[in-house]
Amino acid sequence: MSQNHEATSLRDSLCGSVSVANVGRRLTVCGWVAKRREHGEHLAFLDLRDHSGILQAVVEGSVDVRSEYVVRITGTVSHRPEGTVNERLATGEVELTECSVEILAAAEPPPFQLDERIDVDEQVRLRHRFLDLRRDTMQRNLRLRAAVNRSLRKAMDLQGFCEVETPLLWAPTPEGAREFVVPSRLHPGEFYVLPQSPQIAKQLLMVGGFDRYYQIARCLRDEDLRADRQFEFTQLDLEASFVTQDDILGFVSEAVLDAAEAATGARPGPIGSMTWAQALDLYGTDKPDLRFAMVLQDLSAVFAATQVKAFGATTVKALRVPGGATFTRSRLDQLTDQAKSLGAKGLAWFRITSEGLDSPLARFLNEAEATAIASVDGAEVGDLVLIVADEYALACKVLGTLRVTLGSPPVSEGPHHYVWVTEFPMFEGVDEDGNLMAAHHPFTMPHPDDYDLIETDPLSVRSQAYDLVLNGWELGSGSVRIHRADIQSRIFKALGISDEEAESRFGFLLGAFKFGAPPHAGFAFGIDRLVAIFAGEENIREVIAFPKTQSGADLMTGAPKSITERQIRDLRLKMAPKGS
RNA sequence: GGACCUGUGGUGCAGCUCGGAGUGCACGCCGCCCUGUCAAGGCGGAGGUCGCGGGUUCAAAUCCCGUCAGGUCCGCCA
Repeated sequence: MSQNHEATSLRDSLCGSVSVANVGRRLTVCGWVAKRREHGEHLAFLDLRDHSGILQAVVEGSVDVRSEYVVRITGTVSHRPEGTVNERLATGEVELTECSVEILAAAEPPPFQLDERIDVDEQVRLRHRFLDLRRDTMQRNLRLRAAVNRSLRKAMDLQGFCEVETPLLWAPTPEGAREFVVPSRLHPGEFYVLPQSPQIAKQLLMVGGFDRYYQIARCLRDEDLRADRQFEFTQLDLEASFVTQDDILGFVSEAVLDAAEAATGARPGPIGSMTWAQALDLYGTDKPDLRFAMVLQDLSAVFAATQVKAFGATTVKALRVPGGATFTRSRLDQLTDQAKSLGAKGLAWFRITSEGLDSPLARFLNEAEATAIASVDGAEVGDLVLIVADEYALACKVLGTLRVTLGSPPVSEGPHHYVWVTEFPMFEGVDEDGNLMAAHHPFTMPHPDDYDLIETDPLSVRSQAYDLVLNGWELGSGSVRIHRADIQSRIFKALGISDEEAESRFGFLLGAFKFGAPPHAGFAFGIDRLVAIFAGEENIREVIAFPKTQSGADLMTGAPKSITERQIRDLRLKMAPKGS
């Protein structure tokens, strides 16, 4: 029994830490009644639960407590009688005897059982999250999260970073994610926004001379929710001056690997890297899951002059599915539907059999084409080869998604496979006004070899932006920032942002840069996602104490809710009629 | 904005294809019995707007339409 921080004025020890070492001692524990087993009016067993575990108390005579009553029990730690040891309980060798039971709070029966025997509907759990939190899984997940936070802070401190808090009430800088808006009472008609990230604040900290900043920061984005996305999420945010990209990768690797060690007990090896172009080409995504092989193969050259109409496209990409030849027609139809929903015109499939290719398209292939398909990614008899012919990016995306659908192990399984993805493109696509869009953000430094292409061939300009990927989840991203006014103005120009617009949107940042901006770079990664993977959870809600549903509702508090007339008046707000 | 899945006593399920009385299982809850249980056991009992609304039908948990809630995904997430 470790003492000190367990003991309080009301208790001496935690339930889970009582052991044979304490036999003979009289001590007091507090907790919830997990289970009561009565044997008439002479004997009852109470399982007392706190976050550390369960301890059995033996009560002579009957006792008027029910499940989830909060009680304080004083008793003598005793060996259990021979033959009554419970091997499945950590404290199963001992029990409390000669107990006196004090009821601290009565409790109604809980709306769902708090033992872990059945999966309770998430709607029910969220409505009574405070009870769900009492359960072992949530206790484990949130305490794991605390351990990760602790190790991240320690790693950043040891690397000389200074923790600085930045405002939650920030200025609107419309761009990128939709912002949550907060009306100002003192300035009617004007608004704050909640930060999508502390991006601009941390760059100002660099100008301010905090050359190594970090923060465990809450970020808020008013975008649709997903299994790995909540309105509000937490990032380890950092920025450093007088550094290169490699310095940042080093800082972050150190922190993440420390956290991994704290969470899993084993420190992963060094984190490898690949370029964005390689990731897209081989895995069809910028967040490759490297836990399994299955790389995409480009057959464009083979099909350059093909007679097969379906393959008349700039890019022909193939994916080998080991053992996939047994897929039923309906399974193949399912995959085709998935490909179409991702934008593909269709999905070609080829079963590799001992008699050759089995496919509706097989008879249209010439020999070179058939040979190429039959040998995709080292294919063997019994495999399936899927082919998408389309524009390059789409073909990659479709097959990359199918690759994950067909090959990805559950989150709770497999090794943890980290990878840096570097050299992201500077720009991607154009907006409705025909202007280029920044792939990362407009303060990202282009790759030094590509400066000359900014005006001539912007879409091929690489940036000094990088992502950290774990098991196919994007943990976070960062970049070297632009600190030179000349480069910044060329980028703004390429993005179609006028001097006036730049001034009105980011004026305070650009203004600050005039007073001596150090070269700087940074990163931010999602702690929710990192902890979810450590915890083996498919969903970040499982590592968040009070999460929102997919529609953004909090089932416990009922948020979002209407506010009072008084509040509306104070804020000088006016509601538009419903449906307008 | 769109696609798909789910919704049945407090909880988890079955019933739905092929319409026929709210039928069943497990847990929990309430009462009684029980002196070594630990998924305690035995006996008895209570508990239902089959998410909601409409339609078809002699008859709807079941079929059809709509809607709400939850989930997964697409769009969205600089």
